[in-house]
Amino acid sequence: MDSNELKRAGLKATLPRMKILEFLENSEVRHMSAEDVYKALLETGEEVGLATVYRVLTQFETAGLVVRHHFEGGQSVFEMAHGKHHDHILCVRCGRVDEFVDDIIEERQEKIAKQKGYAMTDHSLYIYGVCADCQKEE
Amino acid sequence: MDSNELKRAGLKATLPRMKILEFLENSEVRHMSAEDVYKALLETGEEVGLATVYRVLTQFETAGLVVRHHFEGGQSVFEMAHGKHHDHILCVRCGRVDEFVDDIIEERQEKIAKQKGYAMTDHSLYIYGVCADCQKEE
DNA sequence: AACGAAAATGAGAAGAGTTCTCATTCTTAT
DNA sequence: ATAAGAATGAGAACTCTTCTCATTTTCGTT
Repeated sequence: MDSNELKRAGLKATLPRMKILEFLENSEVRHMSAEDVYKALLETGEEVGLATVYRVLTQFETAGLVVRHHFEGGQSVFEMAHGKHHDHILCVRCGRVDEFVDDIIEERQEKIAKQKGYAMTDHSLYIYGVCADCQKEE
Repeated sequence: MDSNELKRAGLKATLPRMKILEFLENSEVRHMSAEDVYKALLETGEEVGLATVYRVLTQFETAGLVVRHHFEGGQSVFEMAHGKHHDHILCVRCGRVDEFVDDIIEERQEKIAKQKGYAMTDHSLYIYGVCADCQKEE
């Protein structure tokens, strides 16, 4: 039952929100666009409006349940906020996404922000490249 | 005369391209959206279509004359590719943008890509925070 | 269990940013 | 100067996302 998780996040336990949360939690794929979520729910016979998916994902983001990423290519991508912060490395050929954490980079960022007089609130780091599999193929 | 610069980049020296390049080179502001460039040119009495601005900026990017950034908030931002690579730190209040380079971070990224089996092609790092001025104001 | 106020939803319209289409204009090699 | 090919401009079209508002759902109170 996901209703507790939603209530803990300060959100009413509505049907669409439960379906979306459940889907995000059980999905194999970690990174999904709003459209992906919408289509996947339709396919399992669930009735949810696209506007609701967008709304709910934004609420989940605000509540800290999911994290929104802006990968290249315009659309936002969401992932469950399981565990701690991490950055991403993505394959420009096949779209594969891997995650990593590097404490040295994290530290340096803090230091740079301080140096420039900024109170750091957030950061986004994406490394782009060709993954091992795609390198073999050519 | 910018026509040589364009030809060197493999582009015909057309009027719109020269105007846009000249504007980018002489502008005080380093980071501009396509819309910004379009409006600024209109204000100086230049006749250029918005579609052309988008097209030309993309060509300039391909040619390596400008770099495109995807700051948060949807639209692409362009800057002249003068000098070498650098990353950005931006103020979430006033939109101010500062630049920095950190060799340690650069190195670590290479290392991480290698570790994950990727041939790194590119990366983007944005630090978000509140700048010194905006911190004072509150 | 039913009620009602308040909040959430769904469908489609609307908005922002960007790309496409195609008739017209400009560039450049001859 | 000319002609072939490329580039332009205007607006249509497209993608992603948010907004609007009538209808439905939720949940604390009976």
